[in-house]
Amino acid sequence: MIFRIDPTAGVPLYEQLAAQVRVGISRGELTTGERLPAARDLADSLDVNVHTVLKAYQLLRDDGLVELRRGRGAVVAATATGDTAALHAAVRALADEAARLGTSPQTVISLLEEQLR
Amino acid sequence: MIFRIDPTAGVPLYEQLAAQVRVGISRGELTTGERLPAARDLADSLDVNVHTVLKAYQLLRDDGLVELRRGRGAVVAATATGDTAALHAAVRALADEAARLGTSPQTVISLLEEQLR
DNA sequence: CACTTGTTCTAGTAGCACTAGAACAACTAG
DNA sequence: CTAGTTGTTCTAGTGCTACTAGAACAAGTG
Repeated sequence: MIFRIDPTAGVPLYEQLAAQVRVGISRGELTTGERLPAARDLADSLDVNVHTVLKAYQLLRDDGLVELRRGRGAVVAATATGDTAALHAAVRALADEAARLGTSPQTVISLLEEQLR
Repeated sequence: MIFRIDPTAGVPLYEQLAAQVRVGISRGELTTGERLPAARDLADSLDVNVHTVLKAYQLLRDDGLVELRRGRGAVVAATATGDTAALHAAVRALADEAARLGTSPQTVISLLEEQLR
């Protein structure tokens, strides 16, 4: 899996990393048992501090998405169950509808957050 | 319109305010020409600094959602056009699907953000 | 004219994100 | 068993953002 971060995004780097793993798992690009890069390696290749990567991994552990063990690294714990196809279709449908109406991304996201609450 | 903020939410107060106005407009609870509370008043009732409220209003102005004029205050500029019913239905459909699969809110939001990019 | 309300400016405080380095503990592989 | 890997924990420092506070000002309202 390829990780990309944008230091100017305004979103914390560790949040960006965690988000990419969440999306990867949901899309099936990351499967149960698969190993994420060692924190030190990933930090090096992204030119970021180790602690930043570790914070992302710990967020994912708190969500139950990965397991962390010394010597073994970060391993994907939960793979998306059920048909994620419907979920992704719903995501696409919403994005399409928003584009059709010209609704700003921020508004759409706020509406979704409100609904998920 | 009733405004609520949560200082412990981790999200900036001015973002919370702006988000509520965006949602209100999209839902038709705020209509074109309607006036938002004066920044000083809203700041008082929320026990927040005036500058915080004004920052929210300025964000909304940058999005073209409200107009700001001295002496008159913040007025809703653009009302949602087209059938927002379909948009809100799509939002509900996505939230339902996520709940059915047990997908975390953060994952759903990340998926949507990715799709909106 | 008095009043309302956004605009702009200065200034200070608190917390978070990120970096840096080090020592340590658990696990893996040879 | 030994050496290497990798997460865990701790301390510490820097920079930026959010928020607060107070004041003077400008444009519009009634």
